[in-house]
Amino acid sequence: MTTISNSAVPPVNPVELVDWFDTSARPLPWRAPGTTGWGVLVSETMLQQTPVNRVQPIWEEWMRRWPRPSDLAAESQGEVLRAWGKLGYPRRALRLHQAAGVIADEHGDVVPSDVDTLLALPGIGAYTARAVAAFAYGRRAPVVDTNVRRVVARAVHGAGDAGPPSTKRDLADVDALLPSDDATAARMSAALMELGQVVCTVRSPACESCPIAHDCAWQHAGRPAYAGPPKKVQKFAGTDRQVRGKLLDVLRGSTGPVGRHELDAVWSDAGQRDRCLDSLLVDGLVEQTADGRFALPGEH
DNA sequence: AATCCGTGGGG
DNA sequence: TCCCCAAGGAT
Repeated sequence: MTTISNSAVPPVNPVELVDWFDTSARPLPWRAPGTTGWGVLVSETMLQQTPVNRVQPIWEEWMRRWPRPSDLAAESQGEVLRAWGKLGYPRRALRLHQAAGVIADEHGDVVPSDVDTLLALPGIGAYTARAVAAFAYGRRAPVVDTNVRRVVARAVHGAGDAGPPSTKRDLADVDALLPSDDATAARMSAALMELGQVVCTVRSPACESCPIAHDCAWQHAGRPAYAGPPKKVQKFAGTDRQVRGKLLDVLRGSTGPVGRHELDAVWSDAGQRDRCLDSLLVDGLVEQTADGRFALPGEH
């Protein structure tokens, strides 16, 4: 059988993509020249599963308040959770706070540029480690997020969308596309993400304005529909995730500890409510005071 | 590998 | 309205 991935000519031309990125990329604040590794790490963490427009104002505030890792590390967990606001998945804030402490104490208050060192930090996984290495330090690193997976699925494999993720295979796919030199590879990684976000979108891809449409395998195949296994959509209404969110929202909005009765008001199912409060305590997102009330951690 | 972890906007 | 999903990570 013929194998597309082993063809001699790369299916995606780095120069075309980078040129397009240089002229068309959105001027996001964390892309501004002079953004520190810390700024990039904060942005990448906030952007995990959270849209750009919601992240932007919070990121600006964080950079103003905590311009270095040690600044954040010196803050209480509760204050960090409050400043995280409603970005969602607040455990990210806790892990970023922990990572800031490690960076301050063990890395001279400078975010590491080495992928393996980054991977050792809490809350930093395969995506974020490589995004920091590439975007903050100009390293050649295959940055694979949901957008890049879709672009590769279409442009390289001719499929309508990416199948289930497989870190090893996904990394290899993108690694094969990147040119050898660090600067261009890093730029191309950013370009692949941008393309997936603004052009090669899930529902209505703007192929007419795509810089690589002419050598896109999906285009040449007649843009077939996605044929892989059905995507799993997580429920939210009625789940522990919703209840935890409501409980935490009460604590974020309160200046001091709150009694159990105030928390009782957010959810009628007492069993689920108690289970969720317990899990928040276990996760370190909530602490219980000596008199039995509840508060954000480190604020009483 | 599958599941859990928040939140809010758009189709 | 409901359903999908948006720069993932940890277990």
